[in-house]
Amino acid sequence: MEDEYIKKLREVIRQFERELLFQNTESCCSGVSLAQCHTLLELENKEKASVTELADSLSLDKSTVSRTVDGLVNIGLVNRNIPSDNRRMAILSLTPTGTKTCSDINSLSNEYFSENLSVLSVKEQKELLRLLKKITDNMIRRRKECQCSP
Amino acid sequence: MEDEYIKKLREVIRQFERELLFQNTESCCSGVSLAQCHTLLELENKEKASVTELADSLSLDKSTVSRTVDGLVNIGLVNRNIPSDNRRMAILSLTPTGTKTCSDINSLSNEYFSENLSVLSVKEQKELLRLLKKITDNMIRRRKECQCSP
DNA sequence: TATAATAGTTGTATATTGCAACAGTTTTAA
DNA sequence: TTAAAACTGTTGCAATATACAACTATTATA
Repeated sequence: MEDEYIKKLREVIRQFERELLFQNTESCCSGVSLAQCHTLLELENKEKASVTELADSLSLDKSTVSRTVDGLVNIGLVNRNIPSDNRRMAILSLTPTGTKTCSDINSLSNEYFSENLSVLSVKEQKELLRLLKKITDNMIRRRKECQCSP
Repeated sequence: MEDEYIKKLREVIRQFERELLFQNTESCCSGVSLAQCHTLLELENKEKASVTELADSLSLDKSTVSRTVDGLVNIGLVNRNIPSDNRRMAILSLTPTGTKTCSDINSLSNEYFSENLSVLSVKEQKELLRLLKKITDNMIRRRKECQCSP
């Protein structure tokens, strides 16, 4: 593969990242910060999760997630439930308000992407998803493989 | 466009973002932080730029860039030059060490992408670049359009 | 039962960022 | 020609995000 191609791709990716950051920051103005937004959406996907699980799928330190969740519990978007059969863990889930906030965020985001993807044909859109998924999966797989050290 | 498709795409994009963040953080360990890394690469592209120009292309506040540049000047990677015909601006450029650091970062990043893109055929790689560029350009264009307010 | 492992929290430190106020410098307008 | 406006970069301040290490409490294991 030629270096010129990779250089271009990297540049586009950097721009893409910055644009996403913009979008994230703006559509997360439904009262939650970006970190909180990501946590909420992850929790929406999983329905229930522990702090450690969330930290894992968000690739963040559990202390970071612990504090983010703290904030979300305080503003009433997340429930923290201690199961009686394992009292050291916390089972997190969305409150009704949390679910509502998620759906607000999703609406805004869907609209944003829907508008921006309209420059692509449906076929191209599908292809973009397929290709992006293929290399992202590979990135995740390779990163996890390299973590041989405990 | 179906919401289901967009939802999947958004999820893949969030994962993609996180993986990129990992890669960035790791390959930027050539002594510079992520923000410094992005600034260096942008400066490498432009060869010369003012703080305001950099802030513009990085979509950051000029105060942020000012401080980042400060750090880069301190560790000897960037030159800050005040032209005599316009003494209020600063012309920034890479020092030889800065150029070297950029090429180190580029080598690491190129290697990373080269390895991860190898799951795609050359044709697919080109298609990915094309599609990503198309929608990123659209995202940038639309964002700038919306900034009607001064 | 004593020790290991696990789950989450807290202390501390650092980085990143934006907004607002500011200080020079240059351009424009009266 | 001078006063006002615009531009360029810096600094003060505050908020957010993050990791590592130390810690507490709980559960599992040897």
